[in-house]
Amino acid sequence: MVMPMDSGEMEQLADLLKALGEVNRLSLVCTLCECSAPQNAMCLCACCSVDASGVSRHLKILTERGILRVQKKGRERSYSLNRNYVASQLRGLADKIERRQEAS
Amino acid sequence: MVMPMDSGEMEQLADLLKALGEVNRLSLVCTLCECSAPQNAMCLCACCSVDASGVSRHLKILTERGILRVQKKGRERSYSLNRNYVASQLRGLADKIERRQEAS
DNA sequence: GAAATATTTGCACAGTTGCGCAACAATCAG
DNA sequence: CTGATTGTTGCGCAACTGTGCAAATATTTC
Repeated sequence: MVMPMDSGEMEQLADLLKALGEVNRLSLVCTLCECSAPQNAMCLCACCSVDASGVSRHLKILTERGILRVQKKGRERSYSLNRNYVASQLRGLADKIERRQEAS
Repeated sequence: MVMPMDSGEMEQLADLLKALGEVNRLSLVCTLCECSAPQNAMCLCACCSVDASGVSRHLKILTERGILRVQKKGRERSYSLNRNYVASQLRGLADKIERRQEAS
């Protein structure tokens, strides 16, 4: 059965979706999708039409929401996608949405 | 194989996620999840902390994004969730995200 | 230490968003 | 027609968002 959502969960899920709902951030995520190795910010700049400071801010938001993981390596930071978490959140919502209310 | 996304698709998906990424709109969607019959706007007002005009605007956005369907019946409008579309979009992204880049 | 590289932060600005209120439009019930 | 019900729209407003630029920080290299 699909669990009902309390307002805290709802807000958290909304925050996740909002973080993904911006083109440049979504581009960053999709770029990281296709990378098996973590990427640094400079390298990620290429995929979206924003300067380095903008990318830095987007990456920060994605990290705060648990979408990305960072690993500090010298003067670089390597970002990688938190695949399981993001995918499970999206699937959870998809399940909830698709499952029609069956007569109890 | 998961298809790469062109920038048009990316923007469209971002719009969908952005529409879902607002607490009151997500509440509306989740409320409609649990309804087997379409609901009118007045009835949907109950689930989120916004007045009727706000709900109307949120419903409009959700409808424009293809998340909801409307059916006009007399002076009421019945909203229902476009379950297949929304679920498939979310699953599509989840699949793309979860599938690690395998050595080709 | 000085210069180079990678990233973050403060600032200002334009644009967008969500909101309530009040007015409006459309439909129904008497 | 009158009045109630349902929903939308215009307006103004405060808050938030994404952005570039320039300056700051951190780390490496020479």
